[in-house]
Amino acid sequence: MQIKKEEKKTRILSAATRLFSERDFQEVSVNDIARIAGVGKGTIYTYFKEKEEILEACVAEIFSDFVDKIRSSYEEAKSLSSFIERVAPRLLENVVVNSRILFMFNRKCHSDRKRYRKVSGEYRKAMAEVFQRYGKEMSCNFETMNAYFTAFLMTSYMVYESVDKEIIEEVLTRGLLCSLRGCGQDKV
Amino acid sequence: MQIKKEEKKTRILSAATRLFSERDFQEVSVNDIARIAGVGKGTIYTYFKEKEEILEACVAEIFSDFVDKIRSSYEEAKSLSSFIERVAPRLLENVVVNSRILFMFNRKCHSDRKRYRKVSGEYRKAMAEVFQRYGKEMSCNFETMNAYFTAFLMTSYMVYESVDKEIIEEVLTRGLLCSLRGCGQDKV
Amino acid sequence: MQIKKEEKKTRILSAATRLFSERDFQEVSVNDIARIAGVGKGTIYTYFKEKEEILEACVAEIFSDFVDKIRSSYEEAKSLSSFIERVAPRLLENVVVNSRILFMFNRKCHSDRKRYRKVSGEYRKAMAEVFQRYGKEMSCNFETMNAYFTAFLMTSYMVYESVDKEIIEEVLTRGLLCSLRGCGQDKV
Amino acid sequence: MQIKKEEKKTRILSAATRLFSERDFQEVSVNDIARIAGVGKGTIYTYFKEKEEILEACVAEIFSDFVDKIRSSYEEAKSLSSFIERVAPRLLENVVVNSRILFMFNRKCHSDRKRYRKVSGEYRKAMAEVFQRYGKEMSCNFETMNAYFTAFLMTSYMVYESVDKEIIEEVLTRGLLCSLRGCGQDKV
DNA sequence: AATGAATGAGTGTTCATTCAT
DNA sequence: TATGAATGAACACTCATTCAT
Repeated sequence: MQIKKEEKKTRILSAATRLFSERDFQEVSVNDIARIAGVGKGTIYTYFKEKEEILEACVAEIFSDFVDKIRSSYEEAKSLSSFIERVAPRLLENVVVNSRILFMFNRKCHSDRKRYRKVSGEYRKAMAEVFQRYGKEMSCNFETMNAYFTAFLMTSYMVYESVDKEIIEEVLTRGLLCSLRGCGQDKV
Repeated sequence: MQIKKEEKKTRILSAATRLFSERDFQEVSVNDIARIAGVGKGTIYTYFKEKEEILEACVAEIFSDFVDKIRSSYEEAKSLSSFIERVAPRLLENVVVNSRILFMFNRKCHSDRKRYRKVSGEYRKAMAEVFQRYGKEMSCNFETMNAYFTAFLMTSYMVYESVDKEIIEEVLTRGLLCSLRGCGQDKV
Repeated sequence: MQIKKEEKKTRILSAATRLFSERDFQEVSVNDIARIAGVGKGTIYTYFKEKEEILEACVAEIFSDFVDKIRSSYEEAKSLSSFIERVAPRLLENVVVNSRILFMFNRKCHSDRKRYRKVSGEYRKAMAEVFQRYGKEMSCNFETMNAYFTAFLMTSYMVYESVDKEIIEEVLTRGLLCSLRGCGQDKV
Repeated sequence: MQIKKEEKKTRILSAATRLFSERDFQEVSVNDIARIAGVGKGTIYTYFKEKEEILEACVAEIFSDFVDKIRSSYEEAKSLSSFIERVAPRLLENVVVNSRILFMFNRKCHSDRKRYRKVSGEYRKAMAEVFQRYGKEMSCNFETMNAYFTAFLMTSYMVYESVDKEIIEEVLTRGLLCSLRGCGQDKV
C-alpha cells in the first residue's frame, strides 16, 4: 500500500513535469495531468492541495537534481573554470526540460519571493558553498553570481531548438566564466 | 477618421504591451486591455482576430524596434567593437520591458517555430546583415552569434533587479564582444 | 436596450425565486437558474457577482413586498385590530412561496446577523413604525411583537398544505391580535 | 463485538447530530462526520446506505425524544392547557438544536411526504393520542393540530437568537393554546 | 466603425460513494 | 468488520469571442 501510494504520487509528478515543460501553467489543466498520469482527477487532490502545489513539487525535484550536480562538480574541481567546465554540461543535460518549468515558477513567484526562496532554499545553499569556494575568482557578489547562473541557464533553454548543443555548451561555459570573472575587461 | 482608426489600434497595442509586460498572457484578459486602452471590448476584435494576435503584434513592434536600433548602430560603426558599444546600451534600454514579452512569446511558439520565425523574420534579417558585415571579426557562425546576443540580452533582463545598471551594461558589452570574438578562449 | 437589460435581470430573479422556494440553496445550481430563466449561464454573472447575491436579491424583493403591504395597511387603519385585519390577508398572499426563501436565508445568516439585518433593514423600520403607532395597544415590547409576527407567519406557511386557507387566515388574524394584546392571558 | 458495533453507530449518530445542528446538510461532509465520530470514512457506509440515511436516523432519534416528552406530559395532565404548559418547556429545551435538523429534514422531504411520514410515524402516533385525549378542547382537526405544533416549534428556533427564552416560552405556550382552541374568537 | 450584453466551453476543486485490502 | 485511497460527476465561476444595435 505504501509502495502503491508513493507510485501514484510519482506518476502524477512525472506527468506534470512533462506537461509543464511543454506548455504554460495555465495551458495545462488538472484534467490533462490526471489523464497522462493515468489516475482520476480527484486522486490528484489526495496528494496535492492545489494545482500550484504540483508545480512547486516539480520545481523542488528539479532543484534537488541541480543541487546534486553542483555539489558533485565542485567536489571534483579546484578552480572556478574547472568547476564551470564540469557543472555546465551536467546542468545543460536537463536544462531543456527544467528551465521551462523553473522559469515559469520564477515568473509566478515574481511578487512572492518568499515562496521562491522556500522551494529553492537548498539550491541557494549549494550556490553559497560555490561562492565561498570560488568567490575570490569572481568580480561580483553572491546575488550577482546567482543571477548570472540563472540567466545563462535560462538562455540555454531559449536557444536550444535553433542552436547546436555544442554551441550552447560553449556559450554557457564561456558566457558564465566571462561574466563572473569580469574577464575580457582588459581586452576590450 | 483614418487617423482615429490608427489611433485606436495604437492605444490597444500600448495597453497590451504594458499589461503583457506585467503579467502572464493568461492573466491579462481582453477586458483589461480594453479598459486600459479606453475602448470597448468589441472594438479590439475589429483590429485583431484573436487575443493571440495582439501579443503577436506587440512582439512584432518590439522586434521592429530592435531592428531599428541594430540598423542605426551598424550604419555608424566600422568595427564589431564599435557596433557592440553602440548597440548594447540601445538594446538594453527596452530589454527589461520587452524581454518578458519576448520570452512569453517564445514559450508560446515552442511547438510552432514557423510562427516565431514569421514574427522575428525582420530581426533575423538585420542580424544577418550584422553577420555579413562583422562576421570576419567573429570566431563563430551565424546561429552562434544569434545565441550569444540572445543569451546576453536575456541575462541582462534576468539580473536586472539584483545588479547595478552600469555593471549590466558592462557585462553585456564586454561579454558579447568577448564571446563573439572568441577572446578569452585561452583562459578557459 | 435598457428595457431588455432589466428584463433579463427580472427573468433571472423570477427563476431563482421559483427554484429557491422549491429546493434548498445548495440544491439549486446556477445552471438550473439559467435554464429556467432562459438565459446563458454567463449572463447571470453579468447581473450578480455570485450565487449568494441572487438569493439576497430574491429576499430583498420579498421584504420590499412585505414593507409595501405593511405600510399601505397601517395607512388605512386607525386601530391595531383593523391593521391586523388588513395586513394579515395581504401578507398571507405571498407567504407560502416567500417564507420558504426567508427561512432559508435566515438559516444562511445565522452566524452573520449583520447580513440579515442589512437585507431586512427596511422591514424592521416598517415594523418599528407599526410599533410606534399601535404599541400602546400591545402588552409586549418591540422584539416580542416581531417574534409574534414571525411566528404566526411561519405557522401559516407551515400549515399551508394541511389546513384550509380560511382557517389559516382566521388563526393568523386572531392569533396575532390575541398574542400582541395579551388577551386570553387569564385563560391559560 | 456486538457492543462495539452498536457503539460505533452511536458515535456516528452523535457526531452527525452535532454537525447537522450546526451546519446545513450539504455543508456537513461525510468526512467531517467520520472525523468527529473517530471512525473511518468507509465505516459509515457499513451502518448507513447513504448520507441521507444518517440524517434520517438523527431525525428518528429526535422524534423519539419528542415522543417521550409528549407521553410523559399528557400522562400528568388532565386539561389541554395543563398539557401545553407541561410539554412546551420540555420540547423547547432541545428545540434549538433539534429544530434545525427537523426543518432541514422537512425541506428535504417536501416532495416525498412518504419518507417524512415513515420517520415521524411514532411521533404522529403520540400526537394522535394527544388529539384523542384533548381533541374536544380544540377547534381544529388532527392534521391542523399537528401543523400548529410543528409551526410553533419551528418558530421558537427561528427567533431564539434575538428573543429572550422566557418570551419564546410565552409565545410558544400562548400561541399554541390560542391557535388550537381558536381562543380569542369572541374577543375580537 | 464601435460597442458591451450575452454566451457556453472550460477551469480548479469538492465530496459522496466504492472497493481492494 | 473497518479502512482510506481512488474516483468522476457535479459545482460555481471566468473569459475569449460573437453579434445585434
